[in-house]
Amino acid sequence: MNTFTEENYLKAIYHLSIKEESVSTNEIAASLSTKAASVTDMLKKLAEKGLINYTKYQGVTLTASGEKVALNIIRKHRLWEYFLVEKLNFKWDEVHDVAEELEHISSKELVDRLDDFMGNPKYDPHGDPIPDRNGKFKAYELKPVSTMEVNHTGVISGVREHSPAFLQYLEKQQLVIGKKIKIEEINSYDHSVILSVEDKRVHISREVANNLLIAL
Amino acid sequence: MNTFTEENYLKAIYHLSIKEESVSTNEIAASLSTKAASVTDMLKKLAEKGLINYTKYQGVTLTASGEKVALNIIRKHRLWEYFLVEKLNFKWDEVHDVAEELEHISSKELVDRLDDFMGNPKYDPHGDPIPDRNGKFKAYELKPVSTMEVNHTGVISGVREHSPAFLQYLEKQQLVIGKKIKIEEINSYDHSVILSVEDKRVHISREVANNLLIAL
DNA sequence: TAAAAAATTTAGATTAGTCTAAAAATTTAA
DNA sequence: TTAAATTTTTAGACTAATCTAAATTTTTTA
Ligand SMILES: [Mn+2]
Ligand SMILES: [Mn+2]
Ligand SMILES: [Mn+2]
Ligand SMILES: [Mn+2]
Repeated sequence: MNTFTEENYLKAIYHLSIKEESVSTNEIAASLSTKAASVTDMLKKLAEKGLINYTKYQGVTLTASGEKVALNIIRKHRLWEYFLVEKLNFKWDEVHDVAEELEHISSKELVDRLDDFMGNPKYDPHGDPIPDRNGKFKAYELKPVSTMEVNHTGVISGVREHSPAFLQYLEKQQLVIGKKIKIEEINSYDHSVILSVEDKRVHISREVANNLLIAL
Repeated sequence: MNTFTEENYLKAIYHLSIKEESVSTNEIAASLSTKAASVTDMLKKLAEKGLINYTKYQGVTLTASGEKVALNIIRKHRLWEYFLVEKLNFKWDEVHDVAEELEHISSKELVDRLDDFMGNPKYDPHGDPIPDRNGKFKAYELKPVSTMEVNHTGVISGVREHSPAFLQYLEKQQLVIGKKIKIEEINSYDHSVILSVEDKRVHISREVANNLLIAL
């Protein structure tokens, strides 16, 4: 149907489309660690196949059909991540690269049965929503810890960054999905935050507070 | 490490090596549904990488390193088949094609954890042995039903053919792995066999009797 | 044991995906 | 509002895997 590479392009365009209407060649190249010239070639091919809307020099958007393909890859990626964490005891920082491979396994039957086997989970280990077999999903409404005020509480429900380094750091501080936190102090000089998780006080930088998300 | 295609060649050579010492270009081409000219090219590459022993016009054998790669692919193939049948309720005739894709997922960690998750099974859904993480395995000692005599009994433990059509046929007759059978009659004209499984009499052709295997 | 047949390899193309370097278009900013 | 900077596309090449057709080697067989 679509090649491994085409699927990766569609997924990248989908993710980049969340921030802006139209996605540029250079952004795609950066996101896939490839060169702009290669991207241009692929954009022509994807447009040819009716998966993207592409006008020279104007950037691209996904067509309905392209979005459907992208969402299916994302569904598979997140379901496999859930499987790896919940059934095979992987840590949340170890699953992304394996899921990058597994997401390209084509069998629809496999994904749907896997989904059922796990009880049709709605969110992956990082708090990202898992599209159902029709591509429908509901994202949590989230805000970064950095926007909270002193004495407010919230439940950790997502992350804005998925690097193993960041996830490992969070885990070490017990700042994982589902934990309830309370803002104890905000340092007005560097915007770092002291919060409490399970009666322990943790001091996090502004950057961390920006990338750690709380359910509204 | 090795490409998807290289892995498929090594696996094909491994399977063909069971019947003969040295494997020919044409046999590989037939087994992979490709052309002899393509095979020759790939053999040069695999020899270059030290994965096969290849002398022009003389056929090939796997090196120790090539065999190790092949066994790892086979390990993954069979473990995934076991997973699909035991955990996701696939039928034994539905798993092969999906496993052909899954066997190329590279993560060693994934396979080993999957192995543990399922309790380190020794045989796949078709009775084929699953190599352990060191590539060691023990095949059942098997003989075809066609070599059995009247009134002898045995336990179905493997198949010589893996086509969905054959497997579906067997399933319909209740002739599945683990079932005990007894030879009731052998038709000396066409070598067809009447046997009993769980008090039911089943009439199978010589061809089926040849491809259905009993533990010694 | 020399033709004929079969198997295998080589030669030359093709396709997907990638790259660098150069050209063209767009955006920015003086 | 034109020149400079940036972005994007084109041109031309390369690699992996494949193919067909032709050449070569091995095997068969008469
Ligand atoms: Mn991921
Ligand atoms: Mn995730
Ligand atoms: Mn199989
Ligand atoms: Mn099998």
